[in-house]
Amino acid sequence: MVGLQDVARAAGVSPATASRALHRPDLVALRTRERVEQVALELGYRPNVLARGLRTRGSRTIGLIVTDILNPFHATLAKGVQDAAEAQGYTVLMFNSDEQPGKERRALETLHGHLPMGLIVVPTARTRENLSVVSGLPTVELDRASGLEGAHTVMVDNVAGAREAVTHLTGLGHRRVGMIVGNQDVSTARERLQGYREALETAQVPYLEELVLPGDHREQGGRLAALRLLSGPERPTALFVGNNEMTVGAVLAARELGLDIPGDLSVVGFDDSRWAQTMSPALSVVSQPTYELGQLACQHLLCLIAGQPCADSVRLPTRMIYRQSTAALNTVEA
Amino acid sequence: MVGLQDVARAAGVSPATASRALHRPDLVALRTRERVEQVALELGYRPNVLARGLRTRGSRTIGLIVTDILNPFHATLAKGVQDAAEAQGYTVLMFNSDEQPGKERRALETLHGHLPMGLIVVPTARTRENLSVVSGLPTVELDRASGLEGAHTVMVDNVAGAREAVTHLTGLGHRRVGMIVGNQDVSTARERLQGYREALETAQVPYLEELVLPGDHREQGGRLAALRLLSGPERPTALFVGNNEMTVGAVLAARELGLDIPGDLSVVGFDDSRWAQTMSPALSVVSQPTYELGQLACQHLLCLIAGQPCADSVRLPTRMIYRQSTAALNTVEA
DNA sequence: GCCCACACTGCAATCGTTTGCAGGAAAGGA
DNA sequence: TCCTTTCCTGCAAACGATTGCAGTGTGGGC
Repeated sequence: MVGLQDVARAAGVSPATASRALHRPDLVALRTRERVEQVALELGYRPNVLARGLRTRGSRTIGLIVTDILNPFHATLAKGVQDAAEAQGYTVLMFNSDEQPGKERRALETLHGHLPMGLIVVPTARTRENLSVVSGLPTVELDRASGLEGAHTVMVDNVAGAREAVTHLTGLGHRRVGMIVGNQDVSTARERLQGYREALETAQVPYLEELVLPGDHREQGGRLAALRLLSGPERPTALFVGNNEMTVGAVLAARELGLDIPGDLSVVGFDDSRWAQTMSPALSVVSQPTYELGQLACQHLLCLIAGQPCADSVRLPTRMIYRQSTAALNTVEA
Repeated sequence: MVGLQDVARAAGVSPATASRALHRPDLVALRTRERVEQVALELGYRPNVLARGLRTRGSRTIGLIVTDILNPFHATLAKGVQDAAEAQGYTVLMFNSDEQPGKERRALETLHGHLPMGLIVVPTARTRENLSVVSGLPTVELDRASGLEGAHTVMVDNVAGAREAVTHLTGLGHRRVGMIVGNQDVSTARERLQGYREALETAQVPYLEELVLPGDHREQGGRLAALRLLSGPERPTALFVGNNEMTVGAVLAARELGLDIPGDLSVVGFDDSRWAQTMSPALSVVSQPTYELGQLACQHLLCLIAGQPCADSVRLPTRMIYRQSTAALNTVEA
């Protein structure tokens, strides 16, 4: 490992001057600086971030905790964060919580030892408590809100997105619109449910509790909920599903039951994806600006780290994409 | 930040003893050790990895560079690596090369400054040269081989996988079997092409160069190649596609051209995925033990780091999954 | 009673960088 | 010529943990 010492020796200056030459150019004579830069380049000098971080208590590192990297939505968020961080010379330490508060806490503890300068987290049900592990650290909550007072959040407008989806369904004449909703401990699930209710109210369709079933954000949960919902005596003619993974399960459940989409059942999912586009019929969805969400969260965090004033919370709009999984009710009854 | 100093003071011992109490238990009296452990727990002490890494030149950190985190295949690899690393108390620094040698090099340079104890890399076309940035670092190549002499690799048996897929097609009577193949700079593409040729030879079908078109590993590349291949005068009746992203493109191209799968065209892809299962017809694929691949690479690396003897290269078998995207040739000609 | 061995503990150096402080040289003004 | 200012550079002390070495105290053997 070639250190600053080596560079300094080779350039005939002290380590102090070498250090300054490389990142405080104004404090050192032009000729000296050029010499040091030249030598550093030739020797392939790379600063030891551990030593630097130790000294400056600033590691140019940020933490990122997502709940499921296998979910393309989260992978896209992660890429947005990473690209934005890299553009500013920051390194990202990424962890997976798998929706488990325990894993989230361990990730925070590990992260804490690395002295990161900030944190971006997709909260789980217990994030509010867990965040005490890194108290004082600039933090941005991504996609969901933990409910922590005064937290900075970057999210989409879930209420409006859900409202648009359900309004689309009621607009097609559907009156029995089911919903598979996520764990009410997470804010997105609550908000999407609220959008659903608002849309029904606007369309003057009564809200029926038996049409709303909880899932666990995973494919299996969506499938089981859909099976139950669609096997009942008076099954819904349309279905709104609260996240992408559960939508897969719901579609598979419909196929298992021999229901034709959109003939027997109209389906709208939340969040677009590869399979939503390639399956047939192609799925109508509420799409999210996922990559931008990640980017924005990172920019927001860096701004926070720099101590600049930033808005507390950012909401990005969703966009409804109409494909072939929804149809008017009367053609169905025909 | 509560440091070792604080723990030591609170326990009434020197920092040296506190340090030893926590990770060299045999060197310190039982009573003292218990007291220190107790205090450390109460104060929520977390060692500063920067300081420790600086002193011991061992950071309990490993690097991971994948070529495209948005590709679920790579996301799954990453999760396998992370889970295995976490189980051993290691932290993973993950980077994306986006298949670009330049980004790969920058990632390696950044990584180098973090003094990682090892590296797992999915090689790009220039990895052989780039690895000089971290020369001496224990390294495992994942999914592909860079061609570096004596490198440790963890891969699947691409030749056998491709052979099985193409044999399946020739077994169904197909004689004009096209292939969309990846960049020949990467080993998987070369091996899969070889498997294709071997299967044709076994089936006594002549190898025709015009039926093999290169793609760029991405959806667009696959689509363009497929469009060209399928618009020719004597189009193939079956298609084998070299990776998952290009397969999406190929399927979309077939749809654009109004070709029925498997009626007009049988398709087999390499690597299974969510959309391959949900699209209709469901896609026949060569599936890979992706998660295990990542896990194994990490275990292999840790074993390398520990200085234990390990096999140079590991090959995991693939498994052919028969779904509905392939059909016998004669039913087509009917 | 003396000495040795052993078990613990603390001192202080070390890892590679950054940075406050002070010293020295050059330049400019009187 | 001398003094002041400005500019540049080096010394040395951090950051927080680990570890070789030396020192202390205890107990046991003879």
